[in-house]
Amino acid sequence: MPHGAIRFPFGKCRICQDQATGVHYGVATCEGCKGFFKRSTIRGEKYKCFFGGQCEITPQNRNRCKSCRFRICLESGMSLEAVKMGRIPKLEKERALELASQEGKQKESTQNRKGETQKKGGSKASSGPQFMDVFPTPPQQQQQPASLFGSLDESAQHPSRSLEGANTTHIASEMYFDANKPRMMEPKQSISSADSSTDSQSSDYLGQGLHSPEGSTPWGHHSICPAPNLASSHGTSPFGPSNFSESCGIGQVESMAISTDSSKIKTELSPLSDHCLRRDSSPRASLSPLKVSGEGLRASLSPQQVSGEGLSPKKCEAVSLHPDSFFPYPDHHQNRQKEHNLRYRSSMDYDTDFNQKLFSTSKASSNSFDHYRSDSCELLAPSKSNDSTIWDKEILVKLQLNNDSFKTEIKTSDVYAPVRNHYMILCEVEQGGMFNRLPLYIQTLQQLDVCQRTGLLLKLQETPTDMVDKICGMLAMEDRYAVSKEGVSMGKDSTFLIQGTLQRLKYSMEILWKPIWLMRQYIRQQLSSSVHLNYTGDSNEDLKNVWPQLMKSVCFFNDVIVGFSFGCPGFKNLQNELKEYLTQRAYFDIWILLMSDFCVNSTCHFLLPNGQIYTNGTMIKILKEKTFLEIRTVLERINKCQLCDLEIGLLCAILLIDADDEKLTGNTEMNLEPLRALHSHYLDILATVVSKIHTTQSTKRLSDIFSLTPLIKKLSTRLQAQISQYAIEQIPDEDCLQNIALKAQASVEKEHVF
DNA sequence: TCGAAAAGGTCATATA
DNA sequence: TATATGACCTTTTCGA
Repeated sequence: MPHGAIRFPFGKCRICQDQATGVHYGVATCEGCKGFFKRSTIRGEKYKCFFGGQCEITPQNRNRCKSCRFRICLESGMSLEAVKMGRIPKLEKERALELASQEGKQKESTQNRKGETQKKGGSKASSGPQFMDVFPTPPQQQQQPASLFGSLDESAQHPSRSLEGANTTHIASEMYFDANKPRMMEPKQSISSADSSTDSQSSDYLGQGLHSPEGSTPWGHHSICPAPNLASSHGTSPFGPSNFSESCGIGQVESMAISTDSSKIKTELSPLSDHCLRRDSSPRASLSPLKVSGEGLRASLSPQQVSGEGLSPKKCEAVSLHPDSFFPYPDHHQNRQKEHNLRYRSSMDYDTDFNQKLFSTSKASSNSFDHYRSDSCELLAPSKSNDSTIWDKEILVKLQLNNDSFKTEIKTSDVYAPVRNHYMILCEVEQGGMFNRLPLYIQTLQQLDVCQRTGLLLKLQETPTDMVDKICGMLAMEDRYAVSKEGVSMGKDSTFLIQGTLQRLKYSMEILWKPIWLMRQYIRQQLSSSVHLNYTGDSNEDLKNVWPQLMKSVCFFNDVIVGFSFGCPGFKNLQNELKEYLTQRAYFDIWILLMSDFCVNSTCHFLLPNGQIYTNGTMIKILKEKTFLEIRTVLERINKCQLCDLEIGLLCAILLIDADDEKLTGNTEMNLEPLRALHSHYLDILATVVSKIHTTQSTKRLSDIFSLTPLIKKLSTRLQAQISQYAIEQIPDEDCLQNIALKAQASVEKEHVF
């Protein structure tokens, strides 16, 4: 084309929104999509989508899913038969140029007006809707038929026709393509309505009181779920101090309060930085600072201890640990803890100062640990790097996420003080255990969520309505991405959507990982400790104690899983019944994924939150050999995939919100569309994360990950069925628990006979 | 016949 | 090392 000649304004590529270079095979596309369509057609290739068949194709991800790219090509009307050679008729070209020119002027004046308004107002509040005006919605989201130059013109079907009669406004908006222009998803729901809906749902949920908590356990409702009943027997439990259920409640929130303080995460405690258990040889494995309270926490393992040579297998059956060790309490909670211990001291040898002991021992043994790194065992030492969290800098850079973007200027203690008080009050008023407090716990999570992202301090005195208004206002002003993308209507991703979700997921995953991280520390600590330990779990007498502990652990894991679920962006906007069902269903799915790290050299270290560690022998007695072998196989398969913490967390989320379930699809009252959209969104995020973290073999890695899901689901179902056999229909007092233990024992003996 | 526009070809680069 | 991608180039087609 001669210099100065005016080229037809083709706008954006109908397939991927990149800049279109012309009309190729009947549709305005970029060079890439043109070439892709040609190659695909000539070779007659057949593609398959691994992400649900609804991938959005962008210039960044267009090579990720050939199937959806080709599908969109066809849907847009690309065809070898639609070829139109030669010049675009003069009249047609003139009209198009004129429209483009008008649109350019309109945009300019609109932007000027906006600039003036912003200067006058000087408020950030106007950034939301106006942002949307400036950047037109891509045609795919407008659900309009594909066309040659614009979404609505008939030229797609009839390329030789003129543009006359086409939708002027739309074509005009598509005439120019600005490569630097950010692409925004237009919220299908207004900000206020979306959030109001969320909160009204939440209110309903909260209003349901006890209905939801019990339902959120793998045992379903309370009639057959020992955990809630156990929790509600708080204070009179035969298992000693009532602080266990308390620890589930307060401790969880406290752990969040600490883990979500980004400054502390980086400088004091990095629960998510623990790559040392990963079987991965990727660079992530070298990133792990473990600093606790300013002192380096370094567990110490000798090679013999690590490989198990220094420990009798029997001795590894079970080790006791106080639950506090998983939740660093503030002083006032420790005082409360001590009070409870005095009142309810039981035969369980709890140590309220365990944390201090743990950390001081760690400190003392740090030297030997620093130098040790074993290839023979996965319980590896963390490195000295200071930059690691699960979201270590390297990953953040790859994901283009800014680690500092959620930092708040408000002192963390100020932000979380109300939450602590909240729980103090709850504990004073009612000692009903975690399950009775779950609705308020969920509410607190939601408050925390806002605190983390906006620095907004929500006061307890505020009425729920005030709170809702404030949340909506803050979200509208400061988190337009999350608001516009996280609504029920979300379904199509974009770079912003993925990044926004990841940012928020970051905090949710800290809830998930922190207790697990502390457990890991404990395992290392115990394996490396020279102090004499009382091991239990092998004899029949010991086995009696296993059941109470197992039931307590239900409460703990349920707490972790519910916290994680509600932190997953998009989850809390789902139907209440759906949320309840999903958290219940995902219990073992997530448990299996969390436990995968503890399967070392064919030995599974099953951890309970009170510090009990059961290895193969005990677990076979509890779960029967067939189930145990299946668990081990699945855990080994998971480990083989060498997933990083982030991938494990995403997989947890994906299993949580999976809509592919007979009970769900068979229930016509449930609206599964938002769930499917959310699931598809998370799949896309996982694909993005995998492709960015594993620059090579990402497709294979994804395929490996997806091959895990049916295995995990199958095992999860088996575990649920098996555990349900031990159903209890009354509040378990001491006698009842003895009966349970006897029942379990009898079951084991019966199996041995056969 | 000119020249705009699309198809087809080429090859450096990215990815598996 | 093989294959896919896409920017750029050449060839072909067709309106003016």
